[in-house]
Amino acid sequence: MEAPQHEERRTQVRGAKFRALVLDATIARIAEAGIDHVRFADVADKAGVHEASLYRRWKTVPRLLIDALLTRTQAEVPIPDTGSVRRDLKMFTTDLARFAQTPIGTALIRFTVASDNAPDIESSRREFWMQRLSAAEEIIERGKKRGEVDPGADARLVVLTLGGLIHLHVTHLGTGIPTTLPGQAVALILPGITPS
Amino acid sequence: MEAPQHEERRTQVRGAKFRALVLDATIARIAEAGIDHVRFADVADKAGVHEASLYRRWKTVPRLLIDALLTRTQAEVPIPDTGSVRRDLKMFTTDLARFAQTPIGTALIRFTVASDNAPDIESSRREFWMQRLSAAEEIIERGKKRGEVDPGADARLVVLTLGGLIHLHVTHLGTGIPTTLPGQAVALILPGITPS
DNA sequence: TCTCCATCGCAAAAAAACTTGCGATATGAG
DNA sequence: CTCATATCGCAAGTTTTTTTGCGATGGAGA
Repeated sequence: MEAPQHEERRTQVRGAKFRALVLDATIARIAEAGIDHVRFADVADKAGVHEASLYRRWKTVPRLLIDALLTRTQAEVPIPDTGSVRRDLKMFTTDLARFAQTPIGTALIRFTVASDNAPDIESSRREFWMQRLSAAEEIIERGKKRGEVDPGADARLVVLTLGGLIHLHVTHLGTGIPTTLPGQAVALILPGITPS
Repeated sequence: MEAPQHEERRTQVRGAKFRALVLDATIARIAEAGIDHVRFADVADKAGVHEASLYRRWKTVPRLLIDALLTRTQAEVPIPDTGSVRRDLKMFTTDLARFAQTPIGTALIRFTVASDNAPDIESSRREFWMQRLSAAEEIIERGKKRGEVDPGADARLVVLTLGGLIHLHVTHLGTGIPTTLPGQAVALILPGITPS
């Protein structure tokens, strides 16, 4: 029932190829078992690699997870630019919702929340999200230039509000995010940032 | 360096008293070491109780945590009723922010997000939050009756939005929540639910 | 008060997680 | 192409976590 899920390999693999192999196996393991059930032993088996090598290279499971998630999650949520703040925000929220509901997206959200004392992991997570949030703030900034948005509006607050909503839905409601939610959320917030 | 932190007890304790002792020790342990560093061994020592008893009664650490957090966290965030939706929402958000920043509040938020496959835990967590959120929706409903809020406004959406914002702040920004945030957040949302 | 029994402490043992020494081999530098 | 070296597989060992059998006891009910 737990047959090795890798093809037999005669030669030893190491370096970049080794890393890629392990990272892919990690992502696959996250997707199939959930981020809380990823163990070095499983990943090693799936990657056709030895467990001890994982201990040596990544030292701890959280380190492996953050490495895999961050390097395998580039630009999953694009920043739209349609010329309309409403459309942009709705698209952004919709894309975010879709990604948040994939196994990897859920894992990323859950993992980002899980506290961990290792400072390097903590900073990696923070940098990751700050980067994403700052990118999304661009939607608001463009709206300001077009006169669609009140210049005094807090771009970060808007992004955090929408992001937090999706976040809560995924983590607490568990059930799927209604397709109408992004539109409703944007409609709720938009009047608060339109020029008076 | 790790001296037993409990008073010596000659007699054996069990039943409700045993449970209370362990739950208190668990809360104390969460507060002092963070929810990720709570182990049966520590809690048992602090409670002056045997580790194996914890394994038998709660089986896993997450079960103990959810039990302790839920039974020791009653009505930490009151639902205000000042006659003004703006004031009510602001007070609610402020109280939520304050609680969210206590060690127990943070633990509760973080833990609620952490995935766990045990179905009973999952449902406990969901029920807990749904109960809190539903209570907060009352603020909006009262506003509708007073004509302050558009009857078509989605009370749950409002609550989820504010809650999600605080949630995100605690989990991602790590740093303290600015005292101005609750007011800003309410100001952002209010125009979206006022009668047109 | 007395008895019964579920619950607890204790200790031993099983399982899981993590570490380490050593020989082998990719891989990159010269 | 050849060599030096860091990285990997392997297996044995160590530590931490979880389980279990058994005797003891507190507490509920007769």
